[in-house]
Amino acid sequence: MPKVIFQDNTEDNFAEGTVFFDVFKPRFKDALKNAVAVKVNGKLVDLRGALAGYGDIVRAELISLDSKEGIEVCRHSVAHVMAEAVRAIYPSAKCGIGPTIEDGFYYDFDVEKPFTPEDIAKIEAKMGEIINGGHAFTRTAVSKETALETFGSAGEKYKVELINALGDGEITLYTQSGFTDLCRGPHLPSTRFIKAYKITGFAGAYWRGDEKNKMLQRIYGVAFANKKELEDYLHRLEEAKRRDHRKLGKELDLFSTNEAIGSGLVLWHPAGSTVRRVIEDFWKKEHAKGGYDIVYTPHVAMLDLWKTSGHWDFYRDNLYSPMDVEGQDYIVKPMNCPFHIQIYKSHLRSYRDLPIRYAELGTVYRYERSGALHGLLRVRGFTQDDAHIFMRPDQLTAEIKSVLHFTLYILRSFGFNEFDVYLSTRPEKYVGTLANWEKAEAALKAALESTGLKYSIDPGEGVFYGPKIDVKIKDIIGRSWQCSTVQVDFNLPERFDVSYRDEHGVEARPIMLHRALMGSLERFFGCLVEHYAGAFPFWLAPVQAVLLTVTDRNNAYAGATLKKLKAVGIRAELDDRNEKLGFKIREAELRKIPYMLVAGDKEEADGMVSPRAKDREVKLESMTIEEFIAFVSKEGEPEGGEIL
RNA sequence: GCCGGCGUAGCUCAGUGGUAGAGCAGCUGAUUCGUAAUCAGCAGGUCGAGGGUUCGACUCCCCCCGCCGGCUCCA
Repeated sequence: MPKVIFQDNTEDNFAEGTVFFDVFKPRFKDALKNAVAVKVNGKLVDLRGALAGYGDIVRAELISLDSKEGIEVCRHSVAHVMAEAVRAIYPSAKCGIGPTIEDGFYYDFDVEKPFTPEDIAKIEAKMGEIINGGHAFTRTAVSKETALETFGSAGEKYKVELINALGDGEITLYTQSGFTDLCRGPHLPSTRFIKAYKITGFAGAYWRGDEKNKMLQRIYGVAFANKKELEDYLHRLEEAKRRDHRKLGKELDLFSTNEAIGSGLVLWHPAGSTVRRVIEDFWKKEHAKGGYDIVYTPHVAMLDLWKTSGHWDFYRDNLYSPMDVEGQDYIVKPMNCPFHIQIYKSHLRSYRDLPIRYAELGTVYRYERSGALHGLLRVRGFTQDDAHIFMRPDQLTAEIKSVLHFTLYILRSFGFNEFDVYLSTRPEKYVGTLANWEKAEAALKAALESTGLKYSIDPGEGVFYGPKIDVKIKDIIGRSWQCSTVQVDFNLPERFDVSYRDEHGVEARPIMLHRALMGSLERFFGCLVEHYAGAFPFWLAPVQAVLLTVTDRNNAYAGATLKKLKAVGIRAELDDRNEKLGFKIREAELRKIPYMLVAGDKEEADGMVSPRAKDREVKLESMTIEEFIAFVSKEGEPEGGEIL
């Protein structure tokens, strides 16, 4: 008789055949009402599973629907219901896989015709019917042979492929209302635990994620423990839509793309350009302080340069075709590194010169497949805030550390405070020596440790030429965007035969570091727009303050005041149109201008302005323009914190 | 690139084979106004491009371009 230790540390003995539901019943009658699974010795199993097979001492914990694990069980079960619904409507559909993902699940189907929005509505309705039926999910264990036979005879070729990939031993199947699917489980006791779900989308998806395979039809859905959470989720989606940089970019007249120009090529309008200029000025100032030399390099170069660098071989699919210049092939640059290397090589370098840090806001062009393009976040022409650091091996650790701290300082200056950090280690195919890889990985790791940030390791995800750190920034609603990257490179110094003279006068090979802090200005700007929902902080705002006259009697006074603002470098405008004040305020609010300065008869008489902060986030009394300038002066610079 | 959807005025969107519509923005005029929309009038369109079907195409078909949601990719 196994002994069961419950989550509250009480314990009791039960016969082996007892199912968990009955094990919990005497002590956890109320909790059982909302329980969807059991965690047995750390593993999730069905509530209707038996106690047998878990040893003499069994730790058992009820998993409720509203727990993280509980809702995952639910999502998986909804996926099965979806598969049942699809099969009920399209009997010839073949099922692929139906896993849970963040907030929901998807299921892939091989159907004769791709789904239409009408099909999806039908499927969702059918799911409702099934769920209302209150069907139990029942588990059966069969031999691999039986499973292959069952799915094989039903023509479920994808399931057969999945079963063949499984190890030997028994295969588990789950059935609800007559529909059986291959599944590890566990599942809900019954469909009546499905309280809130919604189909959120559908699209083609390659079988097993390989574009050589057939494209199946994928349906996405979400499920939550209750209606409220589903509504919250849908509300979050709305919020994300409201912040979409493509929508805001148009509304705030920040940037555009244009059919006549081509996909993925960005036009920066004056307002967006102003923000970019502020970013660039800040970037240049900080880099000068940080020991970087800022350089400029050409947009095209001879093809041979890219053959030497290896880009032509490795990334040819993403490079634009060569152009003929007096019989020589040139290509538009996909990278800045070869140019920086040539600058380095323009002199003989001494060990005393190192590290040498070349930074450039370098515009590069890469061919991205049309389907990959996305607003400013994925484009074909973009400006990297690139830098290449040439150093001695003994400088590696300190240099990586300083780069990483610099990165965090810059990102924090723009209001990003939460990051997801990844260390990508040696992939299967790599260049350079094992010893160098280990050294570089250790150096990256040490730098990460020194920041105190949490990070995860992506084993084997490094680039072929070296390990890297990627920093993804998290925006205000928790979505993360890859921007910063710090990469060690063992490849290019070899390929270009980069060298320096060491203290013995002997030729030595420097180590090279690539790094981008914002990644691309386009992407970073897109992230900023979404992060601030278009309401840039004062130091970044395209227009920082707008003067609003009440009547045209005030025009001269407001005009003189505008001059004072401009004289101290505040980006200010004057709205002296013959419109009502409320109208002007509304317009300034929609343009998300940080400060409105009302100049009416009263202010004019007192030599003041009446400031109104956007969204009235702070209440402000009338003040002189000099007082206002002093008031905003502290907002003129970003808050960056310390560079360590 | 692949699967699906979409493309009508500067913007947001109506318009299912028979003379292209609204609101906002724009222009003109009136209004001189106090913290998120003053009123009136006017103008604005090769309905994404090209081809086809038809007496007739914004509408149906083909092809191309662009955008959106995914898949794949992202040095």
